[in-house]
Amino acid sequence: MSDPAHLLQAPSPNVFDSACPTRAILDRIADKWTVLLLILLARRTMRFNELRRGVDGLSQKMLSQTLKSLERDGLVTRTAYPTVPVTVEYAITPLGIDLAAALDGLRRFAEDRLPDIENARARFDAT
Amino acid sequence: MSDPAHLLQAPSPNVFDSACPTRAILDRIADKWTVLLLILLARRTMRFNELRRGVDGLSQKMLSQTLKSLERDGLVTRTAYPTVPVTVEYAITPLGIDLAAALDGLRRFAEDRLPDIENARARFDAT
DNA sequence: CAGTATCCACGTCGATACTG
DNA sequence: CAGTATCGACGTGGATACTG
Repeated sequence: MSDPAHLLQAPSPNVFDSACPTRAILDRIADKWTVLLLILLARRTMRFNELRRGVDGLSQKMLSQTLKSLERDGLVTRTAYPTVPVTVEYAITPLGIDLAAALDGLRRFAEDRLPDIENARARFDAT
Repeated sequence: MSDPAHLLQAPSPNVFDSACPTRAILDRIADKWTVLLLILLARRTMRFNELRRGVDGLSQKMLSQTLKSLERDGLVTRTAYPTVPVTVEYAITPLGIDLAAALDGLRRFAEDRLPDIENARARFDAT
């Protein structure tokens, strides 16, 4: 009774299986622009061009594209105010906050362990 | 005295600056194959073709390429045993374990929150 | 088994121009 | 301000073939 057929209809999600929907999710969230934008938005709600300035090297196209994807996935919300010219605010959702917490771990690793990595590279390249 | 010149020579690392070395690090670790391989290797030491089988969809070229990069960055070690045919083991390093812990957060998010994301998408696509 | 080498298709991404 | 549309360069990455 530990394995009745009806319990097998939802196989446990597994990112290592390329056919598993979770794999596609992982591919999307392990994206450089997604990482940076979500970390920024976890700090505070921001406007479109504000985000553009906040992430050095991010093109308008990729910003727009990534934001749309984030919105679709329920990670951020988009709110347009009928000012002239129009004002649009992007805010993180509770789901997004969950993810941003994990993503910020990557940022911290990169910033904290930079010296270790540079040392490792120097040693590797020396041989 | 809170800002003597010699203290400014090492500006605080900032992933949002495209010129900062930490940005390049982030780009490398926020890579789909890196994420999956490091999570696997955090569980146990594995051989080349074992890793290949463990990550569905990963080509030999990308595996080889990613492993070399991970080794160079001091995240994994490569050990070849003079058997016939040759046996090569990849093991995670302490630095790699640090990163893998953060990366596994991404995997857990993907696997745990898949329903939330799918719901969000359905709602978004409905409008 | 554990790679390397080559070729090339495909998609990503940036640059540019235009709009409400 | 906040986008969209188009185009073309570039690099990633898969397929294939070969090697110690």
